[in-house]
Amino acid sequence: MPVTIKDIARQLGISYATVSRALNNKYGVDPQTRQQVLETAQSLHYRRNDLARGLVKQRTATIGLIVPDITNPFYPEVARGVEEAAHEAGYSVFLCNTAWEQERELLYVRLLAEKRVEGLIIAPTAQTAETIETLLTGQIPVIYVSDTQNNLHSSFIAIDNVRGGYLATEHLIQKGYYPIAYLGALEDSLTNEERCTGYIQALKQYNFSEEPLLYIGSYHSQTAYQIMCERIAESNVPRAVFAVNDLFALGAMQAVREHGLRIPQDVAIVGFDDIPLASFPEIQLTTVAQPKREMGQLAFAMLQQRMTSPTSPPQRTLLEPHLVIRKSS
Amino acid sequence: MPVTIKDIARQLGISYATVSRALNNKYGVDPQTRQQVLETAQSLHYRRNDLARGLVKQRTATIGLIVPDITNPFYPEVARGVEEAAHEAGYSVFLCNTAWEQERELLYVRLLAEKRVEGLIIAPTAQTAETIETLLTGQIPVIYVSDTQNNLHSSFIAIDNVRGGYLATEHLIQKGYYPIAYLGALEDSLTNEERCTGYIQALKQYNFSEEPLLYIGSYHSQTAYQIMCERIAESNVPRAVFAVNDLFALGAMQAVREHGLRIPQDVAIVGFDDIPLASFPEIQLTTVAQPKREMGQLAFAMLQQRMTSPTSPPQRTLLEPHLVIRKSS
DNA sequence: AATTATATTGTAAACGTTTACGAAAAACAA
DNA sequence: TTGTTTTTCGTAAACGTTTACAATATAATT
Repeated sequence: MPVTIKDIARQLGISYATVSRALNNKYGVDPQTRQQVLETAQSLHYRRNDLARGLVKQRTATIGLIVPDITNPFYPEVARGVEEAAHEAGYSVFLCNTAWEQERELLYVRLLAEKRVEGLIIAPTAQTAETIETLLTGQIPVIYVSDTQNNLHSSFIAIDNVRGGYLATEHLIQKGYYPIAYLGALEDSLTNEERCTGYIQALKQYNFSEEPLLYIGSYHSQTAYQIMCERIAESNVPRAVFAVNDLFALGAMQAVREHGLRIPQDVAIVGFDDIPLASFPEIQLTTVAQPKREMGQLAFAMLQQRMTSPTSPPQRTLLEPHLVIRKSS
Repeated sequence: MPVTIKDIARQLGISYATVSRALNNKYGVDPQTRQQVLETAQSLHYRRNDLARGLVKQRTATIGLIVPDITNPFYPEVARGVEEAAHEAGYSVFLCNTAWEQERELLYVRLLAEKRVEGLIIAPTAQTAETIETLLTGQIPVIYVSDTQNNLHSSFIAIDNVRGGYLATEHLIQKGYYPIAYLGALEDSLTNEERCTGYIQALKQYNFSEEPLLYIGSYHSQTAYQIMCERIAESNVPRAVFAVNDLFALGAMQAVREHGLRIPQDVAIVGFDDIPLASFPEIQLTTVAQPKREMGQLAFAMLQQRMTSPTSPPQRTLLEPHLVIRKSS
């Protein structure tokens, strides 16, 4: 029912090939007919059908971006980075949210592949690269962001999570806090694992022989809060906690403060990500910063590189983390 | 280059129509051939081309969602709502960020129309419905979310912003705070205008004859902070401020606290939206709550209704706002 | 005026599906 | 057996573009 290129052609009594040429202002069409085409296109409210166009051109100028949780301020930030760079380069982006469900992540990969996106940027929920790669069989280039995927043949851009975890923990150690707990999430998230590894490394490095204190829950917004509440209830509160991300840190903060304990006098807290709120006056969360927006931009740049020359070797960028010390520690 | 339905047909020595039927498990294909088709599809890593499919079926099972700022925690929340509902109904969603630029909003509308999305949900940056409607000429149903667009023939779901502004201001008045400033953004945002109207109405209602105190800046993340800093610098601080949204309120809070003033003893603050952080212990922001997730879900439900019966009259839902009183006032 | 070069247009195939319609084959009934 | 119904499959058109190639019209050259 919508108006097509043929309607314009019919109205003007010319062939639709000419209309197509005029619309894409190609070389070799009379300026006058072009003008006419443009005008009647306007008056008929013509809107090009990108499905048809994509089909013949074998291009969609579209990429997919898959994130685990758009509600975590970290991701919108990198999303904006990606989106800006993509837009700059004439691409539009499909943004998908997996809600930390692996199954959904794979579903979206399939879906986006079927929509013929030209590239994919994924902030994975878990170690799922293997599955994704076999799913795509190299048809569509992928960049993993904020996760190394431990995978030798995939491209990624991420921060050195192990080092970040190490820095955070070292800082707490040097401040003299003890014991230090690690507040994290499901083990199948590589990010979580790595940060935890950094934590353990630091403990080892500074000769703490005791077992590391691992508080592990699901990646739900309330988990950190609940876990800390439980610990407080059983008056089993660690002197400091290093949280896998700022949202967890804030959850812990909330629990601690609601129970009348003070930060950092009673409990010190450090997070990871440096979301905008971390610097807020009454929060002042010490945290490991990530250049979120830039990571997004870079991810797109890397993807573009792989889209234009798919045979080039995978690129792997590991950024150096940077500890921002504030009042919470 | 990617494998098509014909490759499967060729390999099995059958026609590609049969392959199509098998793949879409339609009635009337031998179970055995179907099995074979499925198997070779798998082994060849076949992936259906949704461009071609959409072209012939005249359906894409895709909608567009346009928001002004994915970085403002309000929007991810409604985005999740629509995404969930859409996913439930078998639709995928294109999420686009306009960065509060009207031009970009229109660009995305065009782009999405060209991609043949079946519906559009827009959280508009301004009073742009008129333009959008003429752009789309009724080809694609649109639901405006969180903004009434003042427009008699468009569908929307929003909160009663005037009433919300009124409630917030009334609350501050009844607490005895005076003077009360309104901290808002560009005037071409209807949301902003309406909340401001509510503010003024409340002042009138309670017989404040003075001019309303309007602090207006751009929709940038730092504006609220800067405006308040200036006021403080010139020691011209209002007793209370009602901010157009929680992000602005937080910016004001930050400025106030950084200058050693206390909330609410020196300056009372109320916001709008009730983003997750508003309830945080050391923030405790009084605010006008919006059912964000639900608004998203409802928006999709409304859209679906309009997609299935495009001739039905536009739907207009105005939700009742609800004041959440916390310690900031 | 005839010839050649150039600018403009039309024809038709292609992109990868779905699907109406008819043909063939298989199953059933007589 | 033959006829009839049912199941399975193939042919071809359609979706709305782009584009190589051929055809025509126009302009330039001699």
